[in-house]
Amino acid sequence: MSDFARPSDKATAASLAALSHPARLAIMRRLASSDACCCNDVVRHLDLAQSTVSQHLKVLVAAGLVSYELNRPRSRYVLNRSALKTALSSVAGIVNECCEPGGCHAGNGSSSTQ
Amino acid sequence: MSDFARPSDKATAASLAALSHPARLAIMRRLASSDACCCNDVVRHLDLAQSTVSQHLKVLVAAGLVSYELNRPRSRYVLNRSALKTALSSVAGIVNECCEPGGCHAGNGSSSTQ
DNA sequence: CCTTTCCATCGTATATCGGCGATGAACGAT
DNA sequence: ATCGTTCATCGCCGATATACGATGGAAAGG
Repeated sequence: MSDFARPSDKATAASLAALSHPARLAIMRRLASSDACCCNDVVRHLDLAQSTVSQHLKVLVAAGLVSYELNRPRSRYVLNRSALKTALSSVAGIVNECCEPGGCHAGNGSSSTQ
Repeated sequence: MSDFARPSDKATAASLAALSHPARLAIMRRLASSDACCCNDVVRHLDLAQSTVSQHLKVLVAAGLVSYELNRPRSRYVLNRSALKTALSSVAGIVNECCEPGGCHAGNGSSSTQ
């Protein structure tokens, strides 16, 4: 059992979980369109309470997809493009690794009773 | 408000939500390594109860990432690679749409109060 | 008939999420 | 000192997710 679950799946899943909310995708888009954003900058463009936006930003920061710096009186949120790329290619890798050298190939073939 | 949230974000978020679980990523890998799998095929390789695996498969099917066919006595689950690709490129697009094809270069757009 | 295998679904318990208002800290301006 | 702004955090709640065992249906084999 558990021969094809990987520890890295947990990390990948965590990144995807952070992205799996429409508001957070909208926030990512906002961050992508400028060098940096403060919290209120996002709040002004989204129909959500400030506390809610702050929470979403916190989730993105915790996942490493956004970097954060507290610059009083404004905070500074910056998109971490490389972290996003890493997460996305991890997913793509899961589906493609069966064809890669040194990949899993898991002996594979099927074994499937189909 | 709401000027940068898109309806398609909901669909993209739904696909990511389906992927944002280690067990489901493991299942995706398994499906990627063979033409088709039945439920028990997955159960044998994962430390989860059969009912739990069935649920995870159902989530993936509902998200359109996996196609499903009930072939008594075995079910038949097949990875939908194009749906996965669509979801991943939607996310990449959110971050890159500020730039033209050729990749983003943090071109930016300013506006930020920073 | 009975048994086995495979599988989806139901019911349940627990845990986490999502949204909001309220609160308080930090700082600039008055 | 008193506002006003910005922002993180807390508490609350309903909703959703996760995992499991139990149940029952559908072949296939005895």
